[in-house]
This record gives sequence, structure tokens and C-alpha cells, in this order.
Amino acid sequence: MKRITIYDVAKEADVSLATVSRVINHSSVVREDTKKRVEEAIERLGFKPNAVAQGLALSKTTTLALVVSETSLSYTGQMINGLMDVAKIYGYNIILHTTTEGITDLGELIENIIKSRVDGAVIFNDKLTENELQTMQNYQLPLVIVGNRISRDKVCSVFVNLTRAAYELATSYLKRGITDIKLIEDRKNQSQTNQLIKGLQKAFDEYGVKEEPVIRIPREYRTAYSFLNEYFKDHKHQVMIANRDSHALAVLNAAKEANIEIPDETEIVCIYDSKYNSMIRPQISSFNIPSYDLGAVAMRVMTKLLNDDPVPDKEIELNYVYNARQSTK
Amino acid sequence: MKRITIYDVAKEADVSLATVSRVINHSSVVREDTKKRVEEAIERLGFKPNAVAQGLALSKTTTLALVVSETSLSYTGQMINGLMDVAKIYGYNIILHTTTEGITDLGELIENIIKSRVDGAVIFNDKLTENELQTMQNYQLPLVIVGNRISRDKVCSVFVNLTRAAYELATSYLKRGITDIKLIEDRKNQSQTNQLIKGLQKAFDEYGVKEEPVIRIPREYRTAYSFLNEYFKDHKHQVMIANRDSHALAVLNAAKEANIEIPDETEIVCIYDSKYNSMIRPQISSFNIPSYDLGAVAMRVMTKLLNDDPVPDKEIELNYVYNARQSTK
DNA sequence: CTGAAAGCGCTAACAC
DNA sequence: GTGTTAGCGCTTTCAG
Repeated sequence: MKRITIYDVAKEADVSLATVSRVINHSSVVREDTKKRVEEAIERLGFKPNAVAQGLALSKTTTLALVVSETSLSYTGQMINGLMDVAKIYGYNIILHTTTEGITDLGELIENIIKSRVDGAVIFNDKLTENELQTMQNYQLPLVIVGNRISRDKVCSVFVNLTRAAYELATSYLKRGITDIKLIEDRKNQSQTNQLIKGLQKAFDEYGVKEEPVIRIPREYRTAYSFLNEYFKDHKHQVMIANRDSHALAVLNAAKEANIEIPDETEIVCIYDSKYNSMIRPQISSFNIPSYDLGAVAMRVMTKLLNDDPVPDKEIELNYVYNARQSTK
Repeated sequence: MKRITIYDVAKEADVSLATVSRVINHSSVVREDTKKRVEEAIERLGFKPNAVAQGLALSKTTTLALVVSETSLSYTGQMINGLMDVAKIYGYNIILHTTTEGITDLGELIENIIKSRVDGAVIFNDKLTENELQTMQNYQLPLVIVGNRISRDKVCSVFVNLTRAAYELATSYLKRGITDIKLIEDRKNQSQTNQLIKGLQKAFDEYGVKEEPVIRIPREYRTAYSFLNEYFKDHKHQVMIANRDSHALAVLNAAKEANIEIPDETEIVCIYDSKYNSMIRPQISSFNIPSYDLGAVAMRVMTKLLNDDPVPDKEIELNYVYNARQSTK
């Protein structure tokens, strides 16, 4: 089947291609009956405008790049849903790029994105170096960063203030004299973890606590679990904070194994939880991070950038809610 | 900054655009020194070939559509990773489309895909009607379906034989005289569920069991849980099978609540589990479905379709392994 | 080995 | 209102 083009439609409807173009772009100047004729021709031939050609002619692809880290794909599902829902409304297509830490060459990725001539890019919480940001900017590529506070010309961000969350959480304990607080560093989401550490450290400083706030554990559940099993033989903390519920579960299970009572002896909190948190006992106290909204708002901001609409706030902070559950007193 | 084009590079390197084109396409006929001159010009100007223009000129976008249902996004993470990894190797970009049951207009979606002129589409387990398949075929769009056995011209599939899995599972119980087996129908993945029902029914038929093999439960965890809570007041089964571990957990938790011993009184099995299954007690017996491979193989087959390479088998069945854990005897 | 020129399919002035 | 035409940026014969 020959790919049918706007030209075929023009001939079929006995008009010029300009008119066909007008019809498919809903230009209002076309007379009603010729419009109808064209539409019938389109229908008859099964014509679908070639978005690639449109993209070339307009220097606008109505397509965006989305960058997500491979490991976080299962966590970012909600954000992606939020983003996709809004993208659909505005008619944007999304090209998905996944990054694998230590493997993906960010330079190549950016090159690929530039080549694809997307109208903009949404990046989920990847630590871009100044250098890479600059490259994108050189190509005038509007950017929305999710998860980090960043802004400049054509670059906005949407995020939850994790530093503050960690600070508030730590403070709530410190003011009660509970100072043995440890953050489990999973080394998977360095940038998020760093924000948390910063908040913890600030609280520690204010209360004159000199302890190291971080415990580094292996990346994978099994090895993390083994590590903690060993660790709990001669350690016990009052409060342990994990980034993900999966890490909190490693702590929880290892603690149980070591006969450490949760929450009586050790309280456990995580930042992001998944739907599984509601299915397990004890449920882990966590922050309600508005994942869906992070994605949806990111996309909304992006459309503003693309339309040169005014962006009242280039750094959009979304709120979290702390949810005390059974893993804390 | 003016978008720089192949023409600018040609001028800078003092050659024609044809030569520049040859260089960026690694044509071997270019003399070494002119090639070098061109490459330097490209570097100096920071030129990146416009993939949209290439797409138009070649009638080939090196881009594929990926269709995933919104709810399954968190489950399909591994498949997507598999697909993306292979796509990266072959240099394909992936446009992500998500579908929301009852909301997404599949016709529109297909229209959108056709317009975007992708070279092919990978569809994760969505029940396409014959009609829709036909539309895609009319546009010669190579298709790989993940999760269903389908094939025809330019359409391949990669899947796990769930019907057989359910059949074998049921049979293993039936031959021991255990006949009170129920499948929890979550109504989220109809096509998968139907495959399971088919397998169960076949086993039931062979053993002359006349019971209805299915219990329908609400979609969401909370409501499903409540429903089961009520249900277990006057029901108890020997074996209960769920599609996802999340549904198995609803069963598990509700059963506990009703003082039904797991696995002594009721055994629980799920088909797909997530990484959370290894973190909970009791761990749920499940099938190891090779999610990553489903995605990776799908992509591999797609590249064959696109290159008109011979596809030895258009219906590729991947193996599962049954994993007995603590929720079964 | 390199250049000239004709498309790829569509949009957007500019005429009529 | 509708048609004509010059691009959008690149690939690919076809000459030379």
C-alpha cells in the first residue's frame, strides 16, 4: 500500500494541497463545502498527516523527551502516569529514555535527545553536571527537572523539599532528646539521599549532635539484608530512616531477626513508599510524596515553557504529608 | 543561537552537503583528509544531524511506539528495561504510550501512532480487537505483541504460556484429590486472566470437577481486602490463585484476619510477583515470569521484522519456573 | 571521490 | 477562499 500523502488527497478532492493543509489544521478560512469535500477524501483514502514532515516544516515536533533512571522505573510509575495524562491533553508525544548508573553515557544521551529535535525534556531527578545543563541550554532546549531545585532561563523544576522533610523529622526526635538517628544510604538515588543528609545534618548541627548520620548499605535487597543482619549484632539505633520502603523493609526484617522490637526499641521511617506498604505489617511510617502530581505539574510547566507563557514560579515546591504508621511510636 | 545545518557544515569545511551527509552516515567512499576536515567542522560548529529531516528523507524514523497500560506501569518496569536495553543497542528511540482502561480511545491512539510514523510498535498485553489489528496492518506497521499468542504478516508475539501454567498448577493439586481451587479475578488484566481461567477450566474438565473456578474481586487493594474479609466469614478454599502478588497479599491478609491458616488450611499462589515478595513473610509461591526477557526478546524480534530478517518463529514462548515458597505446603 | 539536483510530506507567506 | 511556491534539513541517484 502506497503511503498516501496530502497531495493525493488534494487530487482526490480536486483542490490544492494548501487547502488540504488548511483543513487538517482546522484553519477557519475554508469554505464549508470544500472542507467537507476534503474531509471525505481524507476519509476515503485513509490519509493520516505525516507528523515527521510537519515537524520538519514547523521546526516543532510536539514531542518531548523523558529521562528516567532504569532502577527507579518501578517507583516512577506514578510520576510517569501524571506526566502522560497531561501530555495527552496537550497532544504531546513522549520519547522515553532510561539511564543506567555507571553505564549510560550522559553525553550520548543528550546528543540523542538533541538529534531527535524534541521540543523539550523532562528529567526525573538525575544529577546533571553544570556542563551537561549547559549543553542543553546551548540548544535552547526547555527543561523541567523533577526532584531537584534548579532554575534558569528555560529551565524549571518541580520537587518536594526532602531536605526540609528530613530536617523536620530529625528535629521532632531531637527535641525529645532522641539523638541516635541514622539514615540508610542506599546509593541508588544519590541526589535524593544527599538532600536528606543535608536536612539531617542541619538538625544535628542545631542540636549539637556530633554523630555521623549515615549508614551506607549495599544496593540490593538481599545483600543489604545480610549486611544489616550482621550490623544488628552489635548495633542498635533509636531511629532509622530509609529512602524507599524496600530499604525500610530490609531494616525491619533484619531487626526482627536480631530481636529488636519495632517500634519500641527502634523506630523506622521511610521517605517514599509504594502501594505494598499498605499490605504489610507493620506498616512503615512514611512521607506521602505526591508522585503523580510531580509528573503532572512538571508537564504543565513544560507546556508553559513551550508556549512562552509566563511561568510565575520556576521552582515549584510540592508538599508532602507525614504519615505516622506502625513502625514508629 | 541559530540552528546549524548540514549546509553550514558544508560551507565551513568547503565541501558540498552531499559530502557532509556521507561523513555523518559513515559512508566509506570519502577520502580520509576531507572526512577529517568535515569532522572538524562538525565539531567546531557543534552540529547535530536533524533526525526529523533524516526521517523524512528516508521514510524511516528509527523510532518505535511502545504501548503499556497505565496500571501495569509499575509491573512492566522490568519489561520496559529489557526493551530499552536492546533498543539502545540498535539505536532505536521509544515513544511511550499509556492506555487507561475505559478511558483511552484505542482508535485515537492508533491514529496517533500512525501519524508519528514510527517504524514499528510493541504492545504489552492489550486486547486489540481484530479491527484495530487490521488498521495497523493496513499501514504496514510491524507489530510485536507481548503477552498474547498472535501472529500474522509482520506481526509477532512473545509470551509466557499462562494457560499451561494454570493448567499444570491445577493439575498438580487435582491429582492429589485437591479440588477446591479458586482463581481470584482482579479484572485488571482481562486478557491474562482469561488465559489463566482457560488453563484451570481445562484441568477441571479433565478431572471432572464441576465447580466454578473464579472469584471476582474488586480492583483496588482496599476494597478487595474488605470484600475478602467478608467473604472469608463463610468461605474457605484449599487453594487460591492470584494474578499479582498484591492480590495474593489481599487474600493472605484477609485470611489471617479470619484465622485461616496459611498454608495449612489454604494455600496461596500468585503468577506474577514483584521484588516485594522476597521482603514479606510468608513469601508467596509464584511463577518466575521472565519479565526482562519478555521486553528484550520483543525488541530483538522487532529489529528482525524491521530488517526483513527471517523470523524463525513468529510466536515465541518463554519459559516460566514455578517457585514454591511459604504460602504453599 | 565529490558535487548538483531532485525529492521526502508538509506549512506558510504571498498572490489571485 | 483558494492556489502557487519557497522552504524545513537531509539522503540519494546521477554526472563528472
